[in-house]
Amino acid sequence: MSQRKVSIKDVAAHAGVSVTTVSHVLNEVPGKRITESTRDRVRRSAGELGYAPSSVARNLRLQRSQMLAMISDEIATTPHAGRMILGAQEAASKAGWLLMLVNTGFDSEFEAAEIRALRQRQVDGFLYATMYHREVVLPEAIGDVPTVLLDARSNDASVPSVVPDEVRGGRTATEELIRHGHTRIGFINNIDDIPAKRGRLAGYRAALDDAGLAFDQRLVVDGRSETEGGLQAARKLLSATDRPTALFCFNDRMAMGAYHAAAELGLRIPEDLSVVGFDNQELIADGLRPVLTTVALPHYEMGAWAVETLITQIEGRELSGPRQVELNCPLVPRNSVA
Amino acid sequence: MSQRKVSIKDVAAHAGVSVTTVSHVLNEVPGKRITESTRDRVRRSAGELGYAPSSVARNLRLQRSQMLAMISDEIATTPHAGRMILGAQEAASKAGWLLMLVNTGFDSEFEAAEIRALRQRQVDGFLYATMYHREVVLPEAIGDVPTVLLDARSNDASVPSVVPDEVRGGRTATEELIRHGHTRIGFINNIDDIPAKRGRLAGYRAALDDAGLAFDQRLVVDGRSETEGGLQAARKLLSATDRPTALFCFNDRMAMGAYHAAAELGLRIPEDLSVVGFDNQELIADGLRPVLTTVALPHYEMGAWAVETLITQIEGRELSGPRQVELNCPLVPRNSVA
DNA sequence: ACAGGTTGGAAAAACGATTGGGCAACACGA
DNA sequence: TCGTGTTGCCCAATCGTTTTTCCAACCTGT
Repeated sequence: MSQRKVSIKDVAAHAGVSVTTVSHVLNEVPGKRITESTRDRVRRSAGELGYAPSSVARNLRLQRSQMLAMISDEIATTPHAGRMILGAQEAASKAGWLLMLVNTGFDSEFEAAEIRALRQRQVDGFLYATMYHREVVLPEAIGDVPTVLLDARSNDASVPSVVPDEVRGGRTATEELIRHGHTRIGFINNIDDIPAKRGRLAGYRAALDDAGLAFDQRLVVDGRSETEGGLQAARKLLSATDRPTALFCFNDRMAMGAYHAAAELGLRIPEDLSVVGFDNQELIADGLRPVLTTVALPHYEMGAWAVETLITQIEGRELSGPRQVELNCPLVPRNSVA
Repeated sequence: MSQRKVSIKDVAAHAGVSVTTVSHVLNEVPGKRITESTRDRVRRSAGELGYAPSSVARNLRLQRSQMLAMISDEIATTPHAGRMILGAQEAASKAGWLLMLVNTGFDSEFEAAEIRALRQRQVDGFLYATMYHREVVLPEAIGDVPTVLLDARSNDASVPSVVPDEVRGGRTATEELIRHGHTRIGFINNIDDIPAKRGRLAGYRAALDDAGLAFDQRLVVDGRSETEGGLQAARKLLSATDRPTALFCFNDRMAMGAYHAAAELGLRIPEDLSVVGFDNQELIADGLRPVLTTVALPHYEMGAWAVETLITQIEGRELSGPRQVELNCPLVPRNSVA
């Protein structure tokens, strides 16, 4: 390729005008009186020389970088995270922005150092993301740089945030089971006290209420949010007399545990037992037999929303919608419910 | 925080010296004669004012950015990808570099546009990554920007690349089964003609050879690299007379299918059938019962190697090792082999 | 012919760093 | 006292843009 990059000066020389004019023409600065013939000459020169303006120079002049950084605890290693990153990525790229990624690994000293490094590079805004929906406090180092929370919420209501609508998600899952005629529906919940746990339980209860079904405390069992936790909880629920005919599981991993329990007890899914998961981890949901009906987390949409919101905020435009949004978790029907 | 960022000028004024001196002191430029007392004054001023040099300005001056970009087809959505990104990330950050991420979604026009955008931003080097090990040709748009291939290999041997050692991985998996006394070992391979397919088969054969076991074509069955493909292939292998007592599966998803087949046929794992997977997808391997013995892809290490290699290349230092490396895939023993 | 308005474009100052060259001030030997 | 080094620091150019200000030339009406 070319030895030295072609700069605006080269274009100006080639077109026989000043750099000022080149800049005005190429940026289509409104209110500038430049004849069409000159404009044409400039554009042709730029094209012939393969001119591409240096963002570095522009950023220096404009004191901004058109760069966003996503700071996350450990996010890049989970499959959900991928969707979130992708959503953010594509939204950024669509708007002509670039997105950086930084993992902090829960090390707040390292986190602060990385944030400082990013601020040196004039990053215009931060996406502060967590691996799963939780409450956070923004690190000091962010200072006054615009920030949006992703899959997290802060007690400071002024910073925009986007999280899944856990309550509605729990309701959606439960309603799917009720719709199929189930009246004794077990709920295998997470043992950790996080928003997802509380929200999904609330949704579960709300759906039961709406259907006129009584809430039965014995039908909800907590477990560690892994296959093993689901397995144990399901064992307990399914070996009781008057066992539930359907299970709503906190996540797909736990649902996988429920499958194992059902197999142990000789229960067929979905004939003898219906199961609904949560998360839509395709690796699991499509791998189980029968394939697992579940509820999807809107990670892609959350990533996109966060970036769009962040950009409007940076550009000083007013945020139109609410600052703290909850996105819907849609049902993904497969074959584990009957 | 501060209203306007503090620049080198502010430090110079505060310390009563020129910006030149500040730059020299702070960058510890060798061969500059500046008294210790002046140095001290400068450093104290910088500290008091909370000065952080603007990378944008420095980059403009030095015509480089200390930024790397990872271009990948669809990588961010798979869990493997996460490890690869993390490895690259941490290596970059350790060396004081920043890493950008770009997904192209197999759209080569979009890819070219993104690459141009990144070059405008003076990105110093590219990591060209693929979701799974395959052969690629480098896009034109990259031009003469230093590049390293990640989980991919090009026919152009001059561009450094790092991929998993598929042959040795296949051998490792097979040897684990041989070590447990198995002599009839089925191999469920991928149906797509990719390096992983050929490599793992070669490893499988080599291990058999070394153990003095004859290769039996009927013991290897190809399938689509998903649960369903594994299920069907396993059905075929396991329902044959003189069925294999152990299965080496192309990946963990297919191994999951093999579990389903075993369950259908009433075969217990590992008592009646041993299974080894590939990929170490923890979602699956830890979710199955019994937990799945598998072979891990060295994604983290690959990411780190690629970044380190890219940086040494950019800095013009000579690459010490070979330019095209294959990293080992270690065995991750769990409970599916007996 | 001349004031006053419009048109089309250029000069130059930023933005915040790095760096080659230069220049006083002092020391020292002859 | 002069010449020659050495020390310690600063000037100014430079990277590639954007943007404010300014100006010459042309037009128009009287």
